Amino acid sequence: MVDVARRAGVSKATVSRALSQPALVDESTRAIVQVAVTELGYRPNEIARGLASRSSKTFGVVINRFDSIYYGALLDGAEKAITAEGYKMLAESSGERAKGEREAWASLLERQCEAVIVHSDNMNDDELTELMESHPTSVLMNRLIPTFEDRCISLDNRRGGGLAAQYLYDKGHRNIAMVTGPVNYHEVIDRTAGAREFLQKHGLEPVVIVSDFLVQGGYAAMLELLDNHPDITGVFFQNDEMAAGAIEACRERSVDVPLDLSMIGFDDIPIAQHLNPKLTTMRQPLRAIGAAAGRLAHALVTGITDTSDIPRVFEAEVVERASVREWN
Amino acid sequence: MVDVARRAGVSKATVSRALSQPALVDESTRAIVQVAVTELGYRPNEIARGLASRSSKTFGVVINRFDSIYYGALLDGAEKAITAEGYKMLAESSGERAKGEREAWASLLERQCEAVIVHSDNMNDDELTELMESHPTSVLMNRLIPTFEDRCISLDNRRGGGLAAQYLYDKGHRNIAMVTGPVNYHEVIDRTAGAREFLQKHGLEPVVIVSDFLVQGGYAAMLELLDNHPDITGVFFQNDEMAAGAIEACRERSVDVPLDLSMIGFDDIPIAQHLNPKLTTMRQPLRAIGAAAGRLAHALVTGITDTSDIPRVFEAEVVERASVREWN
DNA sequence: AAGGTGGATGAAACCGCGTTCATCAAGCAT
DNA sequence: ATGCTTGATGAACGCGGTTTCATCCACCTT
Repeated sequence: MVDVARRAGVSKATVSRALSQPALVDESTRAIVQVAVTELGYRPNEIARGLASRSSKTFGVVINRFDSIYYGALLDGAEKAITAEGYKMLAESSGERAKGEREAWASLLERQCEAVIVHSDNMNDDELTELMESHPTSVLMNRLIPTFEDRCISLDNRRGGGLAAQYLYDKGHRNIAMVTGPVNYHEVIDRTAGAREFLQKHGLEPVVIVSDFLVQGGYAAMLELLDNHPDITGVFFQNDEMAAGAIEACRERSVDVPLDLSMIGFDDIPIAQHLNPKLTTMRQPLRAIGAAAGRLAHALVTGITDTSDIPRVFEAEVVERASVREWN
Repeated sequence: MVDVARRAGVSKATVSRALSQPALVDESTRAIVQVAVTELGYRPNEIARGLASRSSKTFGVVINRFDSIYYGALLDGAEKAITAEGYKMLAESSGERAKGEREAWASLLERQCEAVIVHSDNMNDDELTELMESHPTSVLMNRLIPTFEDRCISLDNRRGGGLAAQYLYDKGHRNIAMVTGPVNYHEVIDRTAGAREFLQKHGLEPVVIVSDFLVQGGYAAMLELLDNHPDITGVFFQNDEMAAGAIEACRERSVDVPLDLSMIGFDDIPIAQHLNPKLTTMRQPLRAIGAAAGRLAHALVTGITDTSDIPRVFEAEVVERASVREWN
């Protein structure tokens, strides 16, 4: 910068202003500075700039891992919203461990992110509450903590579970099973509760098999259902991976889906539409969720108080494909 | 930091040393500083630290987009390698446009990344050459530019194309077609050349259909093959998406895969193993590629000259599943 | 006892920039 | 011609740290 100043025959201050507040500098000198800048190939040090102006114009995002279409979509939505506000996004992965989540969060703060958007599966409510308290611009992306309701973007998993169950019910199924993920996941708790609530309201009690969100787990769960609950006609898998495994199990047992058995998944991962049969499932608006988190963070940072236009709770919706049939 | 110093009754220099170069500070005072740090909940400003020490300990990565398992895996590999060296990773997406690639690259440099790993599809060789020249620690992640061979991590697409063709050939297929992606992609050029070269060496000339790397495109290409080239027994799709579309086309035309027609894909995306039939395809070692890029960047930054242990060119390998059958 | 040595520490300079404040020249009204 | 306002500019300070350099104090040699 000193070089540019010397070359342009002005002071550093003028160079600085010419670059960041052009209005404050005379048009002619601004042009001279511009020439010097391009001639020297000068690029301002964004770090130093942030230090001096005490604003990094950066938001952080912590996710479980990069290696998943789920987080990819979330990041995509968040990045677009964040850059639209003139900010930059810094993403860090936690490796799906509470320790990793804490460290990533801290790291992003140390890098002077003005806000950090956290997708936490592994910290408990208490710890999360404490961190949210001490970082007033942080946003939670996949959970709803009652104390900080307005700083949480979440999917209504309870409702989603209910809708999945209702879909099977509306198609005429009365013997319904549900294959869940690990029970310590809040998504699992909510989806299970929602589905069960709906069914009980209609006098039904679902068969519940606890599984692991993995293809293999879905495969095993399906075999168990086939063996021990032959009367089941419709199954709600709490994610698509397990449904994919179940379809394989059915094929091996010559059980036709959806002729002999109907199934609905959850997530609508890209695989879903390529399975045979194409999987009917619940779609999460991941991009919109990420974008909402980004916009909310921006509102918190800039002190905008009216955030009523930013949705906090999103709904999953049924994507009708070919794995559920009308049952009479 | 001044507060910590005051509280501990030392100078800020000592606090700084206690935190970043503990060996230089007496054990007893170090303890006192530690107490003050925790009592005040002090967190060093990583940005200022980087400014002062003129080392950000950060590498940048530019990818097309977050929203894809392909880049997710790449990022995953890169992040692990980078953090293993004690560095941080900053990822930015280019939106698959040359302009976006340039901007992301510049942005990461302005943020003082000591090296940046670039996955560029959209800049031409000349521009890339120029940028590589002016940023001696940059690494190219999916391309091979002859001038900077040792700073490029790439997949041998030519070889991969050859291997795919060979696989079909070895299984006894002699009437082989190939469905390519957009011809301006260097991957397409190389895979096509490799396959054609192998086949010509064995006296065969493949039917080539230019498509678009999309499911729909694969579907259309398959119909065209079925209509106009009924003698074809084996098809090499240059990515899995197109193969997925082709499988649908075959199902609609009651063409059994692999009984009536064999096909091999490329990439081994997660969908591949869930298609029916499970898709035989070529797998890219994406995580390893990302990791190699990260390690290479580290070597360049730290001035390690012997980088012979970092592979530059990776090979795709056949993943045998169920979409190719022996042909007699 | 004098001189040398090494480890701890503090003062101050510095990293690359933004920003305040003072300065100065030009333009305007009086 | 004088005084005042306004816009453009430069000097200096500060952001939150690191690092050089000088200082001081044991401790060890001879």
